[in-house]
Amino acid sequence: MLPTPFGALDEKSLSQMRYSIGDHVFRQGDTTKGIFFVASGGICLTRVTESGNSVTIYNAQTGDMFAEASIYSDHYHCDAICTAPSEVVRISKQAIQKQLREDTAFSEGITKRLAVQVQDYRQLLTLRAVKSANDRVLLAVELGKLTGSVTQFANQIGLTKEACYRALRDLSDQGLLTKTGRGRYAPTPRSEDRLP
Amino acid sequence: MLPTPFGALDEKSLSQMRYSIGDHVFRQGDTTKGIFFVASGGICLTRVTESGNSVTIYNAQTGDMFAEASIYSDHYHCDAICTAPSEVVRISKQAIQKQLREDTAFSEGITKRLAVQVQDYRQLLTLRAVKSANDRVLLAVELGKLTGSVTQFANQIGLTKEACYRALRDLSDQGLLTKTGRGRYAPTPRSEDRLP
DNA sequence: ATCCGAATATGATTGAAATCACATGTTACC
DNA sequence: GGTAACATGTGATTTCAATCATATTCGGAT
Repeated sequence: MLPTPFGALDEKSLSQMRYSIGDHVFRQGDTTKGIFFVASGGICLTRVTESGNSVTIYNAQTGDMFAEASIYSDHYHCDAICTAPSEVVRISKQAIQKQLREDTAFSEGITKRLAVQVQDYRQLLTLRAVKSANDRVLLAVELGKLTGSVTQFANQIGLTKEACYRALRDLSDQGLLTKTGRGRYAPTPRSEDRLP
Repeated sequence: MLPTPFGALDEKSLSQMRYSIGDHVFRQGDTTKGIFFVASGGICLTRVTESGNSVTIYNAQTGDMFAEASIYSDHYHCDAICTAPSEVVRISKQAIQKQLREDTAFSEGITKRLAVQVQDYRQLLTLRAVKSANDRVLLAVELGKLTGSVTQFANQIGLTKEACYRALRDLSDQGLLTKTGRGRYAPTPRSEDRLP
């Protein structure tokens, strides 16, 4: 099921797609055809800067939506690349624009979603501002950013994978993180104040 | 005059305020009272992370709005600090919520603004992902981020002022930037292909 | 007019992350 | 089963921005 407020849309405005690892859902510069929902799998949004650097903008996992801002853009400004075998629902741009005009609740839902996205980006910026690799990795893990591979995680938080592995090891040694498996780390539960 | 779609609002929902350098318009954690428009001056939005680092989120100049996403938040999640003697218009949160329910065009305008803000944050993230100080500074200047002081600029793009000054000098030496005055730099106009 | 604080500017040193290099482990596919 | 591709993990070296230090200039306040 699609997240609010997209449940209000007609079935005809949706198209189910399948992607394999490495497939492009869309490319930077493509004309916008709609916004997307990840039914299962993972889609990574990356942008190539003028200098040729590649930046991960967003790592959409199962249940996430992406390219929401494209309703008001003529073309996508990043690449959407499949990182795991994925089922993706495309929601037609025309249908959204029609619904926006006709359905107040739908419109409000969209606005709220965008507001949340703004806050998410702010969080990411806050994270990126942490200079120390160890502090950054710790904060990122605590924020639940380490879902997929460490390589992806490293890219998302703006570190090399090597620096990331080292930070994960250091933090585990310090007891701030607990290694729960190969490439799996979780915050060590803090001893909470409890009533006696 | 307020930017679209805020012209539709009643005069009663606006309050004009004056701030001096260093004044707080609001603080991180304050309950949200509305969103703001900079009639003149400059307001800097900074956020303090758990580790005590301070991040510049946004540098609102004359004609800019800020705290737009606060419509859907109970409290502000950053500090708004005045960086130049400023006249600021506060737009009541209640009035906005009322208008959102009653006026479709207003609602659409708000949504569009948020979509643009999402893109702005993406741009900032892209900028922050550039590792080389020189490349980052060049890109930032080309994006028109160097409006106020170099110190502010440095903070906004995530570099120390020293690194920033050095990059500005290097880029000027390389001819990629032109020094137009003390603390003033502009991109050197590229030789465009012209019809013969 | 001058005193103070902040911004501009640059040089020297240092420290931490990037880079390079490489070993092992895992998965998927022919 | 073999192997290709990629993720995990760590060590050695280099690089480049942060930091420390310091001089100068500018603007505002007294």
